[in-house]
Amino acid sequence: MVPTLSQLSPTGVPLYEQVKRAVLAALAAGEWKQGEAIPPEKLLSERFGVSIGTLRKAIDELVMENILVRHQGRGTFVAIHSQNQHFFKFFRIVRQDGEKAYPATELQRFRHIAASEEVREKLHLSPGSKVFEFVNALSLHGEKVIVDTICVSDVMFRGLTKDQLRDRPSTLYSFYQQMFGINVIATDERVRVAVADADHAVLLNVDEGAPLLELRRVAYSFHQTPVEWRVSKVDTRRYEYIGQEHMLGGQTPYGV
Amino acid sequence: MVPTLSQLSPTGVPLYEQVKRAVLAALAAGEWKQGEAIPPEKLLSERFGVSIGTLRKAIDELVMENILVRHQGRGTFVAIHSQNQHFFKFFRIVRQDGEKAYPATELQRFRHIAASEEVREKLHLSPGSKVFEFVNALSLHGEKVIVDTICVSDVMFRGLTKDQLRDRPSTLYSFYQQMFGINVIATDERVRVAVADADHAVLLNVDEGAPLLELRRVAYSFHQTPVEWRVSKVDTRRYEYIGQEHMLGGQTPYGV
DNA sequence: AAGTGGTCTAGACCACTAC
DNA sequence: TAGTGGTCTAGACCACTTA
Repeated sequence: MVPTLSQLSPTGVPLYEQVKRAVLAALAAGEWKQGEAIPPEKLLSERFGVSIGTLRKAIDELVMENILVRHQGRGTFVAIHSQNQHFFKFFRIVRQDGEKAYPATELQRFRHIAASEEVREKLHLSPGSKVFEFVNALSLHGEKVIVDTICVSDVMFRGLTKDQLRDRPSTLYSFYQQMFGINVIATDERVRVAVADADHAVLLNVDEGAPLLELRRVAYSFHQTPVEWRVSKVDTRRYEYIGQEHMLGGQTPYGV
Repeated sequence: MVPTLSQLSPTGVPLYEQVKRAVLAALAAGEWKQGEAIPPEKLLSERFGVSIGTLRKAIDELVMENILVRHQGRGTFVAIHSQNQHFFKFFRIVRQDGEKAYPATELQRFRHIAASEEVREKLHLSPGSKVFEFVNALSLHGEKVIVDTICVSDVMFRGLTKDQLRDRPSTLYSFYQQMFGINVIATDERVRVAVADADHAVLLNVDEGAPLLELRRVAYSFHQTPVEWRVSKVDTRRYEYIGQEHMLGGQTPYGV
């Protein structure tokens, strides 16, 4: 007889939580791949030694977290949100007429440098830490609109190269996930007005001293681990930043 | 014998969904008030003629939507988020050091005018509609930081006066709720850069032509009914706008 | 000790999908 | 028709709160 989950770890952790972790472990181990169906509920409930109801509660939560997708009558599948769309919700610049577009990225610079004090604070790094810093110019509808200056820890992103960044086929955050197993699940952005310096004036095709929107973003993974620090400068003559707030549906788990 | 829910409406709607609506109806009818406990699960399941499991699924969703709050061993309570704090989450300007403050408001102007085409579009008004337009200057930490220009329909806010606005003891949205029964539950904001005109230069104590952050907001009630149109101009030399995004925890039930 | 919500079971029947 | 997830039942026992 195979030991049940609760027999393996008789702690105060609820059974469905243990099942959830077991499923996540199986996913991490590559037992089921993106887009594939996982075994039917009946089978999984037997495998983990729990009732259907408990198994379903575990799966429910994984579905809520966009890790699995259910299709009635077909099965439950590993979400394929990685490729592109999933992370696109973090991109919040649209044309003033409301038209959305997928940005074209052009890598401008890539450096391996000592982290400034500000970057160390945002990324919770200790003095002496080094980071990869790279600059992207983004175009929307063929217009240069945004310049991103991005910093990530060289420990967390060990081995990151200029070529990897240039050749990535997908969203930057999707790239983080695929190449480094790092999941960006939340961002905190601050927005203010700035003026274009010489470099940005060239990249955005504006006058030096022209007013720009400046976004300062920390991207977080699970457990509020900071992953990326980013400063974006946006030419808002024809574009704007989207902010939305809603009272219902979902707390703000990380506290405003 | 009291008829069960499913007997009353034998449509394709799941039972737990019907239970959820029945609970919402009871809340709307004032049967249980803010902060009060609702009856225990056992009792409710009998009242609605469903099993505990089904009743729990309905309550689960209401808890997810922040309408109810559960406390193990104590009971389930109607969430209390009205008076002031509740609406404060729509206020997203903070000092650059992260310090938050409650704004001091000074009413600068109050007019009853014909709605411009832009305002009519944002508030879904027909040609010829009139609106109340008023201007507020907001101070944070004693500094003039924000100027709001606000438009609301004179039909929806029938009888609104300058004195009411000046004397309100609470948040503007709390005032809408108390005086007009209008609930703001969501906002859609767009952010861009603008320059100070003569009026704003005086009110914000900046030079004419100085760059400002411009927020353009539509506030919505239930069923995505637009309630208020607002343009805010912010001096971001010492303040900034907060934007956050999170992947997990709750869909957006009202689909913004 | 009594009452609450939290977890869990071992099924049942239904709606949908694929073959 | 067979197999999937979607819904629902009628309980059980546990952890926590209040008195």
